[in-house]
Amino acid sequence: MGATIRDVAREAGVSPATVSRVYNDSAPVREETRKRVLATAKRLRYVPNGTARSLSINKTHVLGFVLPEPHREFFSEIIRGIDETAHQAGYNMLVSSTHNRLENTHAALRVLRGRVDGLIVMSPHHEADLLMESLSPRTPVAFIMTAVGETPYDAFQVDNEGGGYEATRHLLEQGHRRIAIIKGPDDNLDTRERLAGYREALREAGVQADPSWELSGAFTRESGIAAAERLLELDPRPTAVFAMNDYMAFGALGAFQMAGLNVPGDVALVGFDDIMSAQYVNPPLSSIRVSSAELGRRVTQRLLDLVGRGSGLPDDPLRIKMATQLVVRDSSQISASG
Amino acid sequence: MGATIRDVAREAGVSPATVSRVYNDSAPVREETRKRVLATAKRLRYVPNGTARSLSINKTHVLGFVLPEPHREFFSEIIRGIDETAHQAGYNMLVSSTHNRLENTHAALRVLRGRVDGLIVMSPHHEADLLMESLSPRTPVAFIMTAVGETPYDAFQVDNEGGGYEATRHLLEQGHRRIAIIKGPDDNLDTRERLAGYREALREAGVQADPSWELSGAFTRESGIAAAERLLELDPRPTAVFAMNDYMAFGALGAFQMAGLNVPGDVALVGFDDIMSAQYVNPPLSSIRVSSAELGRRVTQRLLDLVGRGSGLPDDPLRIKMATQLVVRDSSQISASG
DNA sequence: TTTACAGATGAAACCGGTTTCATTGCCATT
DNA sequence: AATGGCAATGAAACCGGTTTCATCTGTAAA
Repeated sequence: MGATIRDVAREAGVSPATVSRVYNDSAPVREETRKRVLATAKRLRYVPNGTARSLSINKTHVLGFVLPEPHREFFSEIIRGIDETAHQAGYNMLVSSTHNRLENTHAALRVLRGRVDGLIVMSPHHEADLLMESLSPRTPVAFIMTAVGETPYDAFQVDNEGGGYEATRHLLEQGHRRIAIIKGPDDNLDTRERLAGYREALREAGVQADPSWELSGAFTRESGIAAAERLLELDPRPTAVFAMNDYMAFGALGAFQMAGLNVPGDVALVGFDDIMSAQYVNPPLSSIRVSSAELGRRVTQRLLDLVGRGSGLPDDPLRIKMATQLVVRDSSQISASG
Repeated sequence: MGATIRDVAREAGVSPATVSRVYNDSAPVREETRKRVLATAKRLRYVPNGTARSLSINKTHVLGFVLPEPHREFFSEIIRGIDETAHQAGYNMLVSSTHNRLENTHAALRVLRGRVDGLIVMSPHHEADLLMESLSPRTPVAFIMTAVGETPYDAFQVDNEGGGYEATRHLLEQGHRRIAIIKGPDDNLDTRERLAGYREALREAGVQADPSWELSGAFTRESGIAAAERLLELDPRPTAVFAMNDYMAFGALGAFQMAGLNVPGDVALVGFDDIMSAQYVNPPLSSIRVSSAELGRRVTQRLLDLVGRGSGLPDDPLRIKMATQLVVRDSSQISASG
């Protein structure tokens, strides 16, 4: 075993209380005593046990973060914002991934209970009220990109509908009328919202939406390829495609070029997320930028506020929508076609 | 306050011990009693306090991960491997970032002490023995990409020297003799090792290394641009460039093209890390692939072994070097030049 | 000189679980 | 009927910190 506070106290000829005071500056300690305690601690290689301390002061200085997968570029940008903000406030981050499985999410929440001062949950496939039973009423929670409905939790979302609208509107403005869309999984909140934006833009422009142009994907490059291949068989073929994320757009781009089509000459393409690679592909991909790091910062800031306030649920739950921004590059501009 | 085990015990008319047994299946409990306890717990919205449990059983089921930044693509691939493996074993991941600051690393290690069952530390700028004083001798530790010297800890590295050698060798084989290199920060372990590989390949080929062709960068796109601009002023100009990571290679690529040079016709280019974007840039970037996720998996597996064994330090510290793989794309093949 | 109060410290309770050990009751065996 | 053994449960100690409260000492104020 490592040395405990009692070992140090005994060896230094003081009480555990005094050792604690030395480590926390929580009360005056005679300079000579302090030195003796620290010397003894060093000799015994004593380091306070964080778990015991947490239990005692009922505070962990840890924020929990439950998300589908930690490594996707988009998520990892959010992590960056969270980490930055949490770190500044002296908090650490306990990350748990769920792979979009409801039971994993429940398990993760239960594991985190009592280990974290606050919780950030990203659950794009499952609604917040399904998770309530695994949430402690005492631990503040903020949701990201999750359907919170009327639940009394803070919610931070990307303005997916606005983004979908912007992307489609941009294609319409380029003169396109036959605009296909490559969707994510149908039960995904982002999918539903971006789709709504797409349809709204079409409706507003007086273009009839055609269900056969709404293809399902899985947010992966492969599913983008598959969707593009199905699009190639349509007659008439769409002249523009809006992919609900950049990975699928990359897949579609490759498939179109493989089939001898010119992008944007034969088919214009817009993605979503504006991940780093978007600017490097050929042609550079137009996309919808989301301030993910900023989202992470804001949600963390809010959570830290709640934690500091000591109240579990906010009096007045937030409903934040982060605006998106259209980034036009060559993949959607006929003028820049080659 | 949330309900505690004693609240549940009192309400259900049993002892805390019995409630504990119900939750842990650690001893037989009469079916009727079990039901009563669970019903009471549900009514009181009782959930066991993880911190208290950890303190009691002296196990947290958490692995700590200390790394420079959580969001870089390369790191996030490692996180993926760690997360995957840890998750399968029922462990969670406590992440702390240091931004390569020694004092942050010390702080992170101290915060994690007693909160984690095992520790993975990535500290490319600072050697392991500088960190020993903040490491508990009881908590197993594995280092990634850190100079461990003779310290008794497990070490997992990328075979940077081999990768640098491979990249340079490839350029030599394409007939290049004037091969420049864009380095990372000079105090970085990866930098030093990759540089050694580069020099070794040159030496072996009988090419005199020229210090003015070894440019310092910072692993960022911007530093790649700056380095390329300096290279453009050299006379004679190098015909090939090895950038120590892909971000810098992207920067250099842009700078070369901006200056009207053809890649690979006028100057061949090889990067390092093979991040996703490498295949999408124009021309696609040759790079050195590192099995980062695999690295994450292996280090985690080893750590879990140590944790399971209950011993702090390994009897026989590992020194693992993960092999790299050259991925040749158009940026370095004259035959494919356009 | 007595009083008052601040500084320094220790004893013990507490945080919320787990676990050992003892006790009780019941059934099977001899 | 006496004995042995197992199932079910509770009391209390324990994990390693923090904190309240009490005590003691020394010095400044009355």
